[in-house]
Order: sequence, then C-alpha cells, then structure tokens
Amino acid sequence: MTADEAVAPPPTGLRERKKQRTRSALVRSALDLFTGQGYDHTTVDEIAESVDVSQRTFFRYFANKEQVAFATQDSAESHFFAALCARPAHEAPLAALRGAVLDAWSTMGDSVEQLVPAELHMRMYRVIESTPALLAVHLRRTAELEERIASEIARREGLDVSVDPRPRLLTAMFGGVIQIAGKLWGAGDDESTDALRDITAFHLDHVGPALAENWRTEQ
Amino acid sequence: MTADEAVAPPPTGLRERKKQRTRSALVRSALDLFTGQGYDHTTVDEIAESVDVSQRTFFRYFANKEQVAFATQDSAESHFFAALCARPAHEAPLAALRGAVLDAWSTMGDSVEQLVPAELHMRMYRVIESTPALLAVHLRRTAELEERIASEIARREGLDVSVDPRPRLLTAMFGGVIQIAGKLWGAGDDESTDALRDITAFHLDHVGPALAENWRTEQ
DNA sequence: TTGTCAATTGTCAGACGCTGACATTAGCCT
DNA sequence: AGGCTAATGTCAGCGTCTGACAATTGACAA
Repeated sequence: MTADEAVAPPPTGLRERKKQRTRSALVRSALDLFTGQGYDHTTVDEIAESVDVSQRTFFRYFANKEQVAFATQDSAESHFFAALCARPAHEAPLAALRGAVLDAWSTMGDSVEQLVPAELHMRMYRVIESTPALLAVHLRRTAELEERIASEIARREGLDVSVDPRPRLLTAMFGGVIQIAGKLWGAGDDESTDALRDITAFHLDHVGPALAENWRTEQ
Repeated sequence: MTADEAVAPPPTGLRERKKQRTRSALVRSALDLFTGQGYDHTTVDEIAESVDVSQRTFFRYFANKEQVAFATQDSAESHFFAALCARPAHEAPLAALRGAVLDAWSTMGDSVEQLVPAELHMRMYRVIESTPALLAVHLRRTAELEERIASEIARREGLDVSVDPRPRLLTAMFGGVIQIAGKLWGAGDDESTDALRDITAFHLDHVGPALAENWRTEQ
C-alpha cells in the first residue's frame, strides 16, 4: 500500500529469492558434477552437500535425481515452443517447425544463460545422450513435447489430432530428424551451436527425398 | 558317446534346462504381477518369492527390474527384424518396412507364445505404455532398434548410413508411425491384434500426405 | 560309485534413491 | 515483540541393486 510497492513491485520477498538461489545453486552444482564425473558416479548427497543443504531438501526441490539434470532442458524446450507459437500463420507446418528450431538454436543463450552458462548446458546435453538412464527419460520427455507440438500444428491448420493423423505424423518425423541431428552432433567433433544448426537444417532438407520410393535410380 | 546322444543330442544338460525353467518362471510371474497389480506396486522380492528363489538370484537372471518386463518384447523385436531381413530385395524401403510389421503383428504368437501366453504379452505392452518408467526405457530400446533397422535398409539399398541421411530419416518416420499407432491402440477399446494391424496400416498410408505442404486446400 | 571341479544359489552387509513423520528454524505480518 | 506459516533438518525405513563369501548341486572322470 506504500511507495515500497513501486520500488520493488512485482518481485518477491527474501524467502522467495532465497529459494530461487538455492534451486539455482543446486542446478549449477549438479550439472558441474554430472559433466565432470558422470551422472551415475554422482550421488544426491554429493550435490546437496556441495550447496550445503540436506539431502531431504534436495528432494523437495526436485522430485528425483533425473529432474535436476533436465532443468535447463526445460527452459530450452519452452523457448522452442514459444518460437513455434510465434511463427506467422501463413507458414506451412513443416516450414514453421523448421523456422522455430533454427531460431531457437540460435537464441539459446537467452533462455538458458540466466540459469547456467550456455556452454555447461551444451555439455550436459552430451551427457544426457551418452547416459542410458538419462537418454531414456529424454526420449520420454521428447515424446510428451511432440504431443504438444502436434496439437499446436493442428490448431494452426484448424484440424483435430484425433481424426486427422497428419499433425502427429509430421511431428513424429520432425522429432526423428531432431533426434538424429542431435545424435550426430553429440558424436561429432564440432561442439559449436552452429554445427548443430547446420546438421539440423541439412537433415530437414532431405525429408522429402527420404520418402521417395526409387532411391537407387537417383544414385 | 552312447545312443542317448541321438535321443537328446543338440539340447543341454539338466543344469541348462533348470536355468531355462527358472528364467521362464520368473518372466511369467513378473508379467502376471505387473499386469495384475501394476509395475510400481510389485517388488522384486515378490517376484522372486513367487518362484521360490532368492532376490539375489533374480538379479543374476535380469540386470534390473525393468529388464524382466521387456523379456517378451525382446522376442517380438527379433521376430520383426527377422521378417524385415526376409523381405524380397526388390521391394522399396517403405514397402519392406510396411510388409515386415504387418507380417510380424500377425504371426506374433509364434515368437512369444513359447514364453508366455500371447494375451499376457499384449497386456504387458499396455502396462509399458502407461508406466512412465517403462515407457522411457521402451523408447530407448526403440531408438536402438531403429538404428539396426536403418543399417539394414542401408544395406538393402547399398548405401552408407554415415553419408546418406535417408535410411535414418525413413526409419525415424517409420518408428514414429509405429509409436503413434501403438499409443492409439493402447488408448482405444479394441484390444485385438487385428485392431493394432489396422491402425498401423492406416497411418502408414498417410505418410505421404502428411508431408504435403498445402493441408488446408485439401480439406 | 565316488571324488573333484565348476557353476548356481543363498546369505549377509551395505550403498544409493526416495519418502513420511516430526521437530526446528527462519521469514512474514500485525 | 510475538504469533503464524513456510522452509529446513533429522530420523527411520522401504526398495533397488551389488560385492563377497559360503553352501549346494550338477558335470565329468577315475
């Protein structure tokens, strides 16, 4: 009711800020440890101890050990989805998807950097790809995201996902391309974001030919 | 050295047979419990006890609790892959894949029935789809299988997966279709194998149109 | 048949992930 | 200042999974 509200209006109290700092510290420490010594060889006690909180507190911030590993992925996914929704309505589905990823890859820093260094996020991505337990969770999360994407595509085109299979099919194919691109990038030498961008664009451009029946005559 | 060898020549000794029976019993019991009371609400001790072995022995047969849940999936996958490899060389990639799945769905009993009743295997498939922890593993396993499929497609067409993206892309799309079909089947009412076959065939037939750019003009 | 060898299993202890219950601390608000 | 409530710590316990060691049992030859 006083002028204080004008000085610090939307933010929060000391309590909220403390919680945010604790959470952020847990993510940073966890990703440091995961990328440094591997996911499996890092215990929750280690993470908690490095931030000086109890193990129990860790589990009040993250439902399980996996969840903290995907904290920055959450940001990146939201960022991508927002980019998709912002695409002009006249774009064809595949063009909108293509534009959204390439755009999201480029501006990744904006969504992740405020939590941890973007470079750490990229390193963590590689850990996820190479850790079976995390890869499995990653694929499930991807499947859930694809469901949302399919719905958005259907909305754009004025279709119903439950009657028209095309939104889901296109999304599934698109998801496959992203997965392949990410895998190749993770296995390759060039760790830059641009390399990931190029690989993705390259594969998206080959989606049509991949379905053509006569591969051999083209060779 | 005696006539006994002619009576039971290739098989194995008492030891091997006993192991096979124990393993089989563990799978049957586990699937019964999983489908009956849910994966999460079934403990390894319960499974071991129902077969009258120690918990330690269970983990000597299966590396972890998840693995026993996928025992019949292993058979089914091998069955499908064999069907793919048996496809005539003149078939186009997508046609070969389509023929292999539909064929494998139909003759599922042959590969699974000898381990557990086919109906139990189908019920377990639904449990996998509806249990987050199992779904994640299922998707990872699927990704691994797709890698093998892509290699086989490349072999058929005389290509190299590391230079030509089409085998992987086609496989990824194909895998997406199977996943969507399985999901719809799991959510639907008709639990028959034929229903799964029909859904799969229907979606495979819409793969081309899903990539067409002008969805709206077709409506 | 019997004895030796090796494979299979059971038992035990313990690490690690995760959860409920309860006590304690610390920010918030009047 | 003092009460309220949210955040945290502590503790006990379940379930998954593993290493080590001892006991059992099938295989094979003397």
